[in-house]
Amino acid sequence: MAVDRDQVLRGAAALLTRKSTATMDEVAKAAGISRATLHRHFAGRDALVRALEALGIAECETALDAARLDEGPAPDAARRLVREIEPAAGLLAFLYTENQLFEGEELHHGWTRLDDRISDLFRRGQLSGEFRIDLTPAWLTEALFGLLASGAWMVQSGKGAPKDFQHMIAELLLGGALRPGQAPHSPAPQNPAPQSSATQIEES
Amino acid sequence: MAVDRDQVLRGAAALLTRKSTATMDEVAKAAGISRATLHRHFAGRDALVRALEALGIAECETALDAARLDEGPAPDAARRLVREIEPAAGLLAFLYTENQLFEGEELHHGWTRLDDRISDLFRRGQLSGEFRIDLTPAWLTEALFGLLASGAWMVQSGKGAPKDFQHMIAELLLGGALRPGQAPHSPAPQNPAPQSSATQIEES
DNA sequence: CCAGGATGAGACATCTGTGTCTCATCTGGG
DNA sequence: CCCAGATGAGACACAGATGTCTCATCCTGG
Repeated sequence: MAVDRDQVLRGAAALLTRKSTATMDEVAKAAGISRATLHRHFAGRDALVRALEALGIAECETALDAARLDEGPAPDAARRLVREIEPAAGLLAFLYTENQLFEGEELHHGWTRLDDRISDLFRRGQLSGEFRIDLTPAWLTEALFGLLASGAWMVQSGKGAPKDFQHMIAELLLGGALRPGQAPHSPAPQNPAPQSSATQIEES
Repeated sequence: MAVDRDQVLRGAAALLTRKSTATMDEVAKAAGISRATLHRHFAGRDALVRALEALGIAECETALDAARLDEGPAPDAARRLVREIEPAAGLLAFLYTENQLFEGEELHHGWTRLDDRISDLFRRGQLSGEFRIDLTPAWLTEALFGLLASGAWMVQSGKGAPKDFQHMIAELLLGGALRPGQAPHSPAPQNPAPQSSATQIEES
C-alpha cells in the first residue's frame, strides 16, 4: 500500500514545526509509519529536512503565484501574499530557523528564488511610491519571514488567535505600530516623494 | 585564576548565537577553556543554556532600564529600547528560537517579566493614542523579538550592515513598509488621529 | 618556599540517535 | 488462490556527545 510520501511529509512537518529537534522515531510515529519505512523513503534525517525544504519552497511558490504579486497596488499584493502563505507559515518557521544552522553550506537555491520574487514586490512598491525607500527590499523580505515565524509560534503557543494571523502580520509589516497620521520622530530622510498612485500627505 | 564565569558565558553566547547546535567541546574552545573546566562550571548543556538564559534576561532588563520605557513619547521609548537591546540581539535570537523547543516545560519566569514590561510600553502608547489599537501589545512584543532575531541573523549573514540594525528594526516596527501618508487599504477602523508627539489621551 | 586550589589533557563508560538488516506479516493484483 | 511488494517490529553496530574521573601541571596566596 505504498505509503503516501506527501502524507508522510506533512505529518513530519506538523511535528517538526512544533519540535524542531524531534527524533526520526518521533517523526515516524507522527507520520503514522514505522521508523524502518521512514528510512526507506528518506535516506536520513538530512534527506528528510531537504524534502521538507522542497515542500516548503513548493508551497511558497504556489502561494506567490496565487498572490499575483505583480498585479495591482503593492500593499494589496503583500496582503494577498500573507493570506496565501499562511498555511505554510508553520513549516516556514521551522525551515527559517533551521537554515540558521547551515553555516557554510550553500542554501537551497530555491530560497534565493523566493527571496528574489518577494524582494521584487517590495522593490516594485518602492518604485511606485507606495513603500518607503529607507528600508531595503532584502530587509523587508527578511522581516516578513521573521514575522511569519513569530506569528506562527504565537498561534501555536495559544498566545494569539489563528483568525488574527493575517491581520497581525500584514498590518504590522505594512503599517507598523504607529497610528496612521502619527508623524515619525527620528525619521530617516524620505524623498519628497516621486509620488504615484495614491494620495500622500507628506510628513513632518 | 578561577575562570571568569561571565567571560565564559559571553564566549559561549558568541558561538551558540551563530551555531545553536555547537558541541560542549566547541563551546569550551570558543570560551578558551577545557571541556573539563566548562563542566566544572556548568553541570551540563542544559545548565549552560539556563545560564545563558539568565544572562540574556539580565541584559534585557538592563536594556529596558536604560531605555526608560515609561518616559516620554512611546515611539521614542521604543526606539531607545531597540538601541539599548541591540548588543543582546544575537543572544536573544538564540534564546528566542531555543525557547520554541521547551514544549511543556515552564519557561523562565523572567521572560514573562520582560514580556510584561515591553507589553506595557506598547499598551501605554495605545492609551496615549500614539500606537494603533488593532494590534495587541502581546503581538507587538512578539513581533519585536522576531524582528530582532531577523535583524541579528541578517547582520550575521552579511546580508545587512550592522549600522542599519537599529533603523531597520525600529522603523519597520513603528512605521511599517508603507510610505507615510499612504492610506491603508484594508485597514482596521482607526481614529482620525489627532496630531503628533505630545500627550493625547482620547481614543474612541 | 610551600601547600591548596584550579586548570588542561585525556581516558572511559554511557547514552542517544542513526543507519542497516532480517524476518514475519499483511495486502493487493494477477 | 497465490505471489510479489511493501510494511512493522526489532536486533545490531556505529558514531557523536555527554558526564565523570584521574593525574600532571600551574598559579597564587600565605
